[in-house]
Amino acid sequence: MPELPEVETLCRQLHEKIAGREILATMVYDDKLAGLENVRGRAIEEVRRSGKTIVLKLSDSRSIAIHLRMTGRLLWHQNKTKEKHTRWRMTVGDGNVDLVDPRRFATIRIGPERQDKDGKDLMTDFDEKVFLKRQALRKVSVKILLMDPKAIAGIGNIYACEILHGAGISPCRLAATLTEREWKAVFRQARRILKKGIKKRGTSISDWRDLYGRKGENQNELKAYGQEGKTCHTCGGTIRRIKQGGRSTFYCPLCQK
DNA sequence: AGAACCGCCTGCTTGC
DNA sequence: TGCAAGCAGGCGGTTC
Repeated sequence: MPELPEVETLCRQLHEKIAGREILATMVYDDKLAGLENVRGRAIEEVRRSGKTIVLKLSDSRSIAIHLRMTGRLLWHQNKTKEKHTRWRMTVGDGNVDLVDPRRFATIRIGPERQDKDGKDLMTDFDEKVFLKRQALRKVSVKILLMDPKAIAGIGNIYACEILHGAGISPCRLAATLTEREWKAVFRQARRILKKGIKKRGTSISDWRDLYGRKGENQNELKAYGQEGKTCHTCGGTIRRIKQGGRSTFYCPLCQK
């Protein structure tokens, strides 16, 4: 599923492909998106990422905000044929940007730029001091906190597991029990792992594909997520799977304290 | 107020 | 083989 590195990959590709160009047409193919305005004639001035949201800034000072949720993809299609589960199409230049989403969770919002109450992004405008003061003392597990978009933007289940494994911290620890030193380790690992994820163009376990339908390579780098029963690279222990907040968490009980 | 839980969705996997 | 149940999970909304 698209998290920060995947969305960043898409934004870079979209920037190259459509920034500065005019939207020639838009089409809605899903009742859930009915009523979505046609923004034909506007130019795309800028492609930006905000957490996991793709923001296309338009020439009329509004924007298109696309969130892919679980199974959404944005695909560049040169031809007119539309593949199964296409929900929305935006024609730009000699091709289309198609939103393809089997499970229909993805959302598109067109309007004035919304004042975002979401958490800051570790790769851009994150403020460690503010986080330590306002979020780090909460009485939820550190894993749940890492995945809370109000606390930090862009981290989902896969990268949360990888970050905590990298930092050697148990996902079951309550956020408030981590020392400042441990939080610093979490921030450092998060930046390292997200950066690597971007470099590898995302994690393609099942659904993720880039703008051109290609898989990423970060799935080969995973040390925890999806590794149940395998040997821990760090300590030789065995990776376990548990449930937290209804989702799978993968971790090494031996070296994640 | 903050933590926990629910519902949205459909393709894939599992069990009988 | 076929069918039903179970599972996957981001996040806004609701409940406790």
